[in-house]
Amino acid sequence: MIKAVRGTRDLLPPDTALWNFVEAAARDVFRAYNFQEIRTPIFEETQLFSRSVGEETDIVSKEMFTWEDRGRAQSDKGQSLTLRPENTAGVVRAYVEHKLWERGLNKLYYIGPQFRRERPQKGRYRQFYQIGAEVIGPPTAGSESPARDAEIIELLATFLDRLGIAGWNLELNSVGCPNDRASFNEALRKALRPVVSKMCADCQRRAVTNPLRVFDCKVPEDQPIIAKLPRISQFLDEPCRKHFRELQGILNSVGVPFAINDRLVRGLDYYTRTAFEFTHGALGAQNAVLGGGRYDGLSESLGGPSAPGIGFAIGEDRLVMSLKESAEPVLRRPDVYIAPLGPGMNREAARLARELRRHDLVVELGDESFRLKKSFETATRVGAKFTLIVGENEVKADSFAVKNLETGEQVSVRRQELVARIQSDR
RNA sequence: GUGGGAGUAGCUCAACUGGCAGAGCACCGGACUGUGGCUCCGGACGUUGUGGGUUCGAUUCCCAUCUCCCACCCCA
Repeated sequence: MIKAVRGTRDLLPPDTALWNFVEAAARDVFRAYNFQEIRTPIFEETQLFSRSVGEETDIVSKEMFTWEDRGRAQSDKGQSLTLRPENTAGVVRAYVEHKLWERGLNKLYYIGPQFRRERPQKGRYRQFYQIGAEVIGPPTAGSESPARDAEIIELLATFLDRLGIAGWNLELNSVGCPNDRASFNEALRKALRPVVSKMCADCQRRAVTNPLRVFDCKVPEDQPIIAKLPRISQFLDEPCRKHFRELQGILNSVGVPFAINDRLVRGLDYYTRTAFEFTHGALGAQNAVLGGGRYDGLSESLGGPSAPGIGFAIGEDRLVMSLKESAEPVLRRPDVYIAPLGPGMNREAARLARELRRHDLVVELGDESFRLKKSFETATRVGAKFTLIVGENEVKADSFAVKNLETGEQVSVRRQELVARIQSDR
């Protein structure tokens, strides 16, 4: 048997109703904040990701689905293509390519699948779905302002509250400018040198490859050492400090609760200044339901103009998972089950079904070969509110038996009154 | 990529130390030829994840492999 490949899955009813509910809520919220939708290709040139996300990151170094496309001519070397592992790079590429600043498009959102070749786990799939948004634009448009950061974060709080997701936590940090990060990295390496030999194997490796990640260590014995290490907050220059202070001021003003976590570091190279993460308890080890941050230099590194930006990505799979704890998906049940009874009745039933559906009623249609008992059983099973019997008697009298399956009450309704009658009792 | 657990009917799960693969729910039919839910009776249900091996005989033991779950790594 052919099965869905490792790390991918089918989303089936009734779950798809929940997914649609989440996406509809997201679109509603985006509209209120005047974001517009963008859809970028599902694969891009590999270079886009290695240059923006970062050559040394786990995503680029070992988690991308990459292949070489065939060249046009036999002799051509094909180009290297990659299924997108995240969507910010694609959006910024489109921003630069189409000069979107000239059209005043600076608030964009997307909903769609992303791909990473990781070991699957609960809440982690190789094809996963993200809902994300980006605010990006020339500095003169205010895109650098902490007001944009605050607006994005407040939007997210609104969205989660609206979905009825209780118990989320917001963690906030600033990772500074590239300069700050460089001097911090230097200081961190220096501080680690004398103590690193006493730390766990993972940390020894991190100290070499990516010192920032030492802060993620969960080994208890290492914690006293980590506590004494320098913090990024000590290395922020004055503009970055001010930016971070102002962001906190606005969040306090609008009443979005947060906690400063000066160990929060984002994995991707392009992040600057604001970094944040919303977590939810019910998700096990993969507790981050969404993350985001600022990327002031990304446009330039992709050959575009200066265009500071901030964005986020919601892990839709994880969001739906935590939503499932509280809400069961609700499918719309059929209003009417039409039971054609006897030879030739399919024709009449089809006409009636068409008529009812035109009036926005949900109709399930049986078959003239079914015995009436079977029709009623089916009507009950699919959850129809009414059964409409279409038999020879009804057609002759032009008046149809309509039975309310919840009350058991049955009446005879003339053809002209069917729609009105069913709509009013629905 | 590393370590651990699990795969048996559509679903949830049984099957002693290696001895005829089962139950509940769901599904189909009948009791009831134009009336559902409740009840009763009957039916179909299977490559025991896959491929090898040991054995008279393997769901059970061994090897390989695939998938899921848990943790690590990392992230949404």
